Amino acid sequence: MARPREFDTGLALAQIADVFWTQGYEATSIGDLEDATGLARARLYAAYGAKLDMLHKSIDWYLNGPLERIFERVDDSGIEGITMWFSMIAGLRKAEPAKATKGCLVVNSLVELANTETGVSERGELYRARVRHAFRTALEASAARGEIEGDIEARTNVALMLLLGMFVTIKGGGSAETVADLAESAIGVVESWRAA
Amino acid sequence: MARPREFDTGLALAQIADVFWTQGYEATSIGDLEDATGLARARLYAAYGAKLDMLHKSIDWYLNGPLERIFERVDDSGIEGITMWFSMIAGLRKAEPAKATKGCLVVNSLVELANTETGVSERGELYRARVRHAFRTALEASAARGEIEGDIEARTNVALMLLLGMFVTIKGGGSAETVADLAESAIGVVESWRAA
DNA sequence: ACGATTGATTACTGATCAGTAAAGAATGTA
DNA sequence: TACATTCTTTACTGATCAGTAATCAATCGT
Repeated sequence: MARPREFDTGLALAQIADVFWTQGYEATSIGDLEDATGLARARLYAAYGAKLDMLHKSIDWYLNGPLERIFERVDDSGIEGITMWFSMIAGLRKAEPAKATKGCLVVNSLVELANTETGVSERGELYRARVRHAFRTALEASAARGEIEGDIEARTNVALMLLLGMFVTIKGGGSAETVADLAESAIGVVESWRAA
Repeated sequence: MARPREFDTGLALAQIADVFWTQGYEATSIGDLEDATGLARARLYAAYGAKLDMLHKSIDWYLNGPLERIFERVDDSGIEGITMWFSMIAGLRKAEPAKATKGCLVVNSLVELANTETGVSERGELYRARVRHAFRTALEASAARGEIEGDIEARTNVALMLLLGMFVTIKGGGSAETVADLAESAIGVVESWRAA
């Protein structure tokens, strides 16, 4: 150990992730990352490795940080945790009309790179498994309370597809109204699972 | 009118679209398009314009060609047209394990470019409207036959999200089994709309 | 047959890309 | 204080990128 690093690698990684999240991987140049972090390229390479490593670390940061906090809220709930997430997504889109159009970093990266970069597709497997775990846990909690009946595995799948559909619509240019409509319809599906 | 063009611009466009569909926009170089079509770059530029124009024309070809044929099948049906599409998607994924991982060209392009390229996001609006029209028409046909009851608009939204979720999972590296599970669950949702 | 027009072919831009070499600066340890 | 180690800074590489200029070839109208 010698000269200490003069910047916060966690903060810089969050800034890097935000650029990939907004622009996508291929459309992002190292120069963009220099601008976003204020760090010269050689510092970025020294701290994070090659550009693809930067994306991997961005996804890991995003999965274990912002997303994990949501996963845990869904884990510890019933189906209201699922609807909470859906309405939160639509709420964010509406609250920041020009800014909250990034969708989900993992979904975006998967669509762009999963069929060429195994490091990305592996993280996609983790993502799907974690989302499904959260939804399944929430559904099981509601089932245990007698709030819902029926095939939990199938509903886990459905909730996943609804979520992905919303994310894609947001990143794909859907208006706040469009997203709000989708969220409302998605919530309607989840609510319909309540036993009569 | 003078010297006639020596290649089939429709065929070449289909080949170009396939490259964008598989690799994405930014990851595709003009050299890749030369390889796929067998045409020198100057010919491509003369026939289709800039790279972004090539993508626009690819999307238009895809929307008005392959996709439109599916849309029409869904239009002219009831809810079985919706389930047919879902099962067809899963079937293709299973039949060509290594190849049918392209998902949907429009969805892929939207996720990659909608927030920077208005030409792409405009086509996304068209796409969403056309998909919704097909689903709505199918649902209305089933409602008219008394097969289903309930909110058609909400179910149109749900079918759209299910479709997008499947496409994203396919392009995002989901296995044939994963996709088959999702399709089965999605079909279950649509079937559940049948009046008891 | 001839001129005008358009397509085909080749070779070539300048710009930007990801990544790095090398030298100076700051710290911990002895 | 001196050395080893790590970080910072600057400048630079070769490769690849999208797009084009210019020349040649072929066809149509006359």
